[in-house]
Amino acid sequence: MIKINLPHGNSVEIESNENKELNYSDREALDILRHTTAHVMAQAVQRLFPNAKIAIGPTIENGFYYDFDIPDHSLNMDDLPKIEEEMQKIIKENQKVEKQVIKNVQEQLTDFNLRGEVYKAELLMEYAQQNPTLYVCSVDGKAVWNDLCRGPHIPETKYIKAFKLLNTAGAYWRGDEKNKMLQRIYATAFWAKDDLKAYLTFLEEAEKRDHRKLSNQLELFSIKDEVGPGLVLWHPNLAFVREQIENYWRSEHRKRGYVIVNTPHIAKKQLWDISGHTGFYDDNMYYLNVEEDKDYVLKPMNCPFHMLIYKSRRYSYRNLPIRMAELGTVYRKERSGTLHGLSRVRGFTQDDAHIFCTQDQFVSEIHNVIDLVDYTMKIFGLTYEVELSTRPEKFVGEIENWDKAEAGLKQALEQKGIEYQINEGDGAFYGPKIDFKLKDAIGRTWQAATIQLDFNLPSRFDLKYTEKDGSLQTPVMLHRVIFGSMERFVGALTEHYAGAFPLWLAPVQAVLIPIADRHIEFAESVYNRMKEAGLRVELDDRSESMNSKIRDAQNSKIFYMLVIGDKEIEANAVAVRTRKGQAGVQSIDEVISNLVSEAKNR
RNA sequence: GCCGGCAUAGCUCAGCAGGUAGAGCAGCGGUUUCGUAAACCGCAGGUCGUGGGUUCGAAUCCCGUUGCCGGCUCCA
Repeated sequence: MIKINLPHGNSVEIESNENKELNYSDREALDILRHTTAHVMAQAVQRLFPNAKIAIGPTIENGFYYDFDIPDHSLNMDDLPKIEEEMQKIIKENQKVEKQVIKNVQEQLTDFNLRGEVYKAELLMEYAQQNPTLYVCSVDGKAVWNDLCRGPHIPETKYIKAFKLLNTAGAYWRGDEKNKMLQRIYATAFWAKDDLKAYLTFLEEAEKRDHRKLSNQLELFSIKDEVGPGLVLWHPNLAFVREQIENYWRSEHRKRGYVIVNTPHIAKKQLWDISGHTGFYDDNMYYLNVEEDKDYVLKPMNCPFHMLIYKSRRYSYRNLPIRMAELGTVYRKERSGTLHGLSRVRGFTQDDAHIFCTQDQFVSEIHNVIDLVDYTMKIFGLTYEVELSTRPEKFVGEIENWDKAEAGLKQALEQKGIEYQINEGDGAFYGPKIDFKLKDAIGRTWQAATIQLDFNLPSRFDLKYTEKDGSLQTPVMLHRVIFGSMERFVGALTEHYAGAFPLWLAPVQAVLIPIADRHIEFAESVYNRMKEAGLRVELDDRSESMNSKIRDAQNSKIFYMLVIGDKEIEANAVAVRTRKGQAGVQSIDEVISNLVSEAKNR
């Protein structure tokens, strides 16, 4: 029995093998409610669309979904209120939800098939040996609906008090694009109405932080039809933010023993034959027909170039590791439906590096990279999730090397005390990898940093170094990025800061606001002094009211507003206002020295 | 690429039982000189994404196409 303590001192008991008590705000308690709500939703959909077949309906982080195959109808937003209404009816009927062990699988299969529930039948066949259970909804003791399900479920539908259908989407059966596309409804449910309301408010607020929305307001970037999808125009403000980040990146890499290189944007197809990209990456590459039988390719990766730089001289074990970095702009023909603001584009700059080292060095090199990732994310106040992907079925290289590499990656993560999730078999064919994922405003995750071992390219390019004993050995190679791409990272940062960049990144650090025209002259002198001090300051000398200037500055999320009127001139000072409100009067000298020292802090 | 939705001025949006476009903000020209989130008046801005079709007549209806949005798949 699971006991869930509900709002207002009530409680509900859930049939289960486990014995425990949960609070209504616990994830596990929410999952039970949401799962039952998913069943109610599925039943409602089948009432409204009798030809609908049900597939799967799991709970997810902030809600649940259910997939349907509806041959004679396409679900759209207008259907959602109707389905919600039907769900309310079901809740009013206060259906009992009861577990029923499937004693005769064959009989149940026949029943599913008879009703055309082919997806449930397929699932039942797989679970046949695992004591599958059915959850039956009934009214007045009469069964009205059932679903193959592991449970647990709430005992009666009356407990469903706060739910909302959010959107519709297409989704492949079993997540495989070779399968039929089903229709999915995303929804959420909470035990308490206030919790639902709070969640919906959160979603609204999160939408305002969307970097694509903020871009209009703050003039950050644009993507124009005339240029092409997924190709970013960086406007001055965001270009400035990027410049600051790149400056950090360069100095940090130099500190950490990297060399920085530059390589071309295009190369002969032949280069990509050597790297092997033409074989498996063809669909993503842009080909340029420069001359007949001499095709050039717009680079989708920087690695081959770095291989060749490595190869241009001989190295001994004493020279390794070589850490070769580049802010390299690559172009990949991403599928049209996957593009997304700055987060998923077709032309982007990777903060790429390739580390060439010996077998004995790669664990400590991985360690170093993890360190750099963690150090960097902390500067920006970003939190991340880590995933380790291991050897896939199709792979190159020796199994011992894979095992050693995977163990090395794990060891490095564990030594740093970083929590991670293992994605078994999800590594690249050329090596295992660690991915660092950032969340956007509404909780979608985007891969940023990644560390990948490569057992393929060094031998394809025939890279060598001389060992102590004079023998020629192939170095181990690591691909790694810290930001991932400048586009995606800056997009994530914009959402993280909600557009209000910290002082060291802010394109404009302060705006001077003279109240009336007679204050402009003094404001100009302050402006000049601040400029000389290296501050990024603007003078708003428009013929507008002070309130209007403040409003504009607030909306532009400018860090400091410095108001100048009669009193300030008298005192040789400015009235400081931050984004949060008024912050007292400071003398000119004070303001300048404060801002200068504050701007140094990252 | 796939499923669904959307596309009207620089931005946000109204107009859509078919009768050749409208507001606010931004911009420009004036007036105003102001104490912590919008001073006032005026002017100018759109062949309604694009190509076809239906119709006497299309922003509005139909089809194609491009782009965007939400997902799926794939990925930095």
